[in-house]
Amino acid sequence: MEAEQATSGANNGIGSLYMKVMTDEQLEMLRQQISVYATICDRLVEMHKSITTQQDLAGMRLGNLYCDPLMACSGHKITARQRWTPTPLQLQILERIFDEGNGTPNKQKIKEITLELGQHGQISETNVYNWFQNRRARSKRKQLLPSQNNLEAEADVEVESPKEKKMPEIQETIHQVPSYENLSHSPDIGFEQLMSKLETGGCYGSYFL
Amino acid sequence: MEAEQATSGANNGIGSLYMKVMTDEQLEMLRQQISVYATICDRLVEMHKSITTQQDLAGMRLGNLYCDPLMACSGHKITARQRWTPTPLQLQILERIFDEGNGTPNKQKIKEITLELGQHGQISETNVYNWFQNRRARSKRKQLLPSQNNLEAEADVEVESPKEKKMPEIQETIHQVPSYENLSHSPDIGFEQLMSKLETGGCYGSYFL
DNA sequence: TTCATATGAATGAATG
DNA sequence: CATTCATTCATATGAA
Repeated sequence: MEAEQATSGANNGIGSLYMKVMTDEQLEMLRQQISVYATICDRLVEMHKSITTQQDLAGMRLGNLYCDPLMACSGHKITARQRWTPTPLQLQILERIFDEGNGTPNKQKIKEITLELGQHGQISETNVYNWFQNRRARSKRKQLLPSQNNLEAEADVEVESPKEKKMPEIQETIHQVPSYENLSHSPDIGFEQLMSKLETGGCYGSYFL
Repeated sequence: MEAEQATSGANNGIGSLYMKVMTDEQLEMLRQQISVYATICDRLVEMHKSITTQQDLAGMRLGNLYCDPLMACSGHKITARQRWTPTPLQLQILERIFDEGNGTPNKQKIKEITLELGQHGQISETNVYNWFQNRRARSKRKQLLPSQNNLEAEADVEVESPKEKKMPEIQETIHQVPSYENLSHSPDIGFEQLMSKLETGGCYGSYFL
């Protein structure tokens, strides 16, 4: 409710710098959400360990799971994508390099970066080049677009949030924290329960609960 | 790196309210972090399922595998709709402009249109821009659709020939899975690597948490 | 719930 | 670089 003030404050304050603003409460929720995931991961890992110590899973192809079935087996019907998509790790690295601000990376740098990112997944120099190209352009455009005046009628029914740009995800997320108390104090949580946590927080299933 | 001073912006606004301020980059970072967790959780769950069912699972689905919790929506009312939706009036105007055939509206035109549509409801230049972008693209695709009759589109495959200069390898199967694609081959080390990813995803660059 | 579809938005790549 | 295109992702909505 009060958040919009802060946004406008940032607007007239420093013109060029753009910031997202969140309350302590929201931040806390974010923390919790990450915490939830961490906990869930831990649990799952534990579970996995206990299982694998009993069963031998040699022969399983865990990693292949996301190999597109369309092309993995029969070899026909390739609807494959031809577009490179950075893995989170790659993206992370790219972002870091970008933030370091060393401007446009030259040919040599591109090569280096490509080499490094190659450790984390398929990538080419062109990909890197394009990425920086786009990143720069869009980063710039985002800063020039701040004039997001939503001077709609005040007497509005909808409580309007100040955002209206790349903020939506986080906002929703914060409201979606899947309560991890259950996970925290339950020494031996069942898999089904875990699953329900995951699904509740993850996909659907909470439309009208 | 320069996120600190933004606090002043919040300060001059309303003194009593406390806010955290973050840059787009930080926000993106956070998003990724959470995303990594989410996906890892998914993967772990998949693994678990595979193990417990002892099935081969030759080609697992992956189409709707990733339900990014970030996107999970709740019917909360405080958070306004996260996606812009043109009002009938706006749509009508947009369609009219589009039909006038003046091709791609340039930056200036976008501004005008946005201004005009702003009279009829919340809207941003980006919205307008996207709308025309999508309108054009989909209008074009629609025209190519009728060429779909009773033909033998079964074993037919479109080879990815157009890209031999850039991406010699086949990487299209990765499908935006975060960071564990390198464990796609060895079931033994798969888990270990996943673990390491987990650590990475959990500990790296947590700027402020 | 599940599936199908329309569409706003994000983004890698191509073009000038 | 600035624009634009093409493809994909994600969500809102409605039917089965």
